[in-house]
Amino acid sequence: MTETTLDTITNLAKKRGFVFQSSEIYGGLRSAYDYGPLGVELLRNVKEEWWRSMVQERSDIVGIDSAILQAREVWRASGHEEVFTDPLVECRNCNARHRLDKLENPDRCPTCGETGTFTEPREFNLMFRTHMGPVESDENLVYLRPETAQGIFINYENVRRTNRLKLPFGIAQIGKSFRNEITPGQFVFRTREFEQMEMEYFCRPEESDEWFRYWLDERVRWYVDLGMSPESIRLRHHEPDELSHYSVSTADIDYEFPWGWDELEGVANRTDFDLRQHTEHSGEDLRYFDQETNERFFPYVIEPAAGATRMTFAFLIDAYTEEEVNDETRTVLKLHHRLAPYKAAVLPLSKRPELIEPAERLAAELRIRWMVELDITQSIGRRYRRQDEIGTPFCVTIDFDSLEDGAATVRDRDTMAQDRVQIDGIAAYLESKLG
RNA sequence: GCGGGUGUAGCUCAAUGGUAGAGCUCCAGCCUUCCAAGCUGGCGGUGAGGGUUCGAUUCCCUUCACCCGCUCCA
Repeated sequence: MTETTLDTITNLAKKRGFVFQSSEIYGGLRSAYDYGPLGVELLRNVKEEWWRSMVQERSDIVGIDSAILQAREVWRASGHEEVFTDPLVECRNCNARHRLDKLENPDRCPTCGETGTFTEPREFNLMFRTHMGPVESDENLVYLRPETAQGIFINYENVRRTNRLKLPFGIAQIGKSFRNEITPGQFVFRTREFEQMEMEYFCRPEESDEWFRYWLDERVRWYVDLGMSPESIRLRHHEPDELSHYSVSTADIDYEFPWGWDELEGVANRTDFDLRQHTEHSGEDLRYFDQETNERFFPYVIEPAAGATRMTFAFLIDAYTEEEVNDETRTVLKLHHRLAPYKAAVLPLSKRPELIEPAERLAAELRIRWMVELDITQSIGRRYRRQDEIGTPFCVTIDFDSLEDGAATVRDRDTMAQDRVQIDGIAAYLESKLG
């Protein structure tokens, strides 16, 4: 197992076109990143796999896509407007930062013990604000959503009714969220604009503990199924004093990043907090009616909430390997086939037209089904290494023999083993390997 | 936001108060070429703005970004 540093990954990401600094030609914008041609494929594949396992393959979960801008009342009801605004003071002596409302003595720094060293309290509002309509006034203040979950809760009744859903059932969503994090950093790990994949699973209150455990297991299994090394994943149950305002139990799925263990995904039992709050604030009765027992009650909610961008980063780190081959270091992204940006590369052995022409034809055929790259520059060995570095599982090489026997060489990224396959049958061959 | 550190080509690193160099990468060409071969040529840079100076990449100021801490979270 190679020691993978943050620098190694960020360099590869930049060099190969996975991730770029936002607004780079203007000196960069802090905490914002753009996904390049390879990064967007990886990110899309991660989201695709999440959606497949959460929505497509399940009869009890449906998806939605709600607006980023929502009524301000939503955030009053959810508690975010209150909880996401903290008065903070800083100690001039030791540079520690504290929440004023959590200090026992508002004049004494608990970190260094000095008194009278605090700056004036400043409001830290974690929600992005903007205005709906061209005139800026307090009446039309809106927030960019700090989580996608509320878009699900406010549509709970719409979705349940129109899809005739019975408990237990879930609603899933993938989308951008925005938080004015005090300290963004660690590359794309913590950014102020980020993409979430959240699923709210509604169930009977008495079954919520069971579903909580179910979803924890299910989510850990998902990472492992997609090739993430199990020894780099751990579960961490929150202590009662670190629980969010809406949760009775929360566990983090942590990944061992280059800087240490850090959160990949949180699974929380949000209880009936949100449905109750929205019932109270909107006047809409969001209780569930059970026809068999004639009961009306608020379902509990189990929420697996993952960061798509963060998780993509973890898959990238986990896939990164270096191997010694012929006194050279071979860099390979051993991404799961389903996550790899390109599934195959077609490589004519030389630039001669008689090889390029059939290579182009084959690439065109394969592109109907997969992301496929055609690379005609430089030596074959160099091109293999280039594809290894971006995680392409298969390289198909057309050589001079191909003109005689109608076959090509298919080379495996992980084993470097080669198979001679009829060009007509390459699509079927890849189909069987890639699934 | 505060404290500390860092910014020279895509990458790694030189140099200088007086025309910014090299290796690798990349691109083009040659070589019938299966695991980063070779030869020839080419593109390309002092993060940004201002000041001092005859002249600034170098000295000064401001700013932007990145890294480490404080803190928050997917």
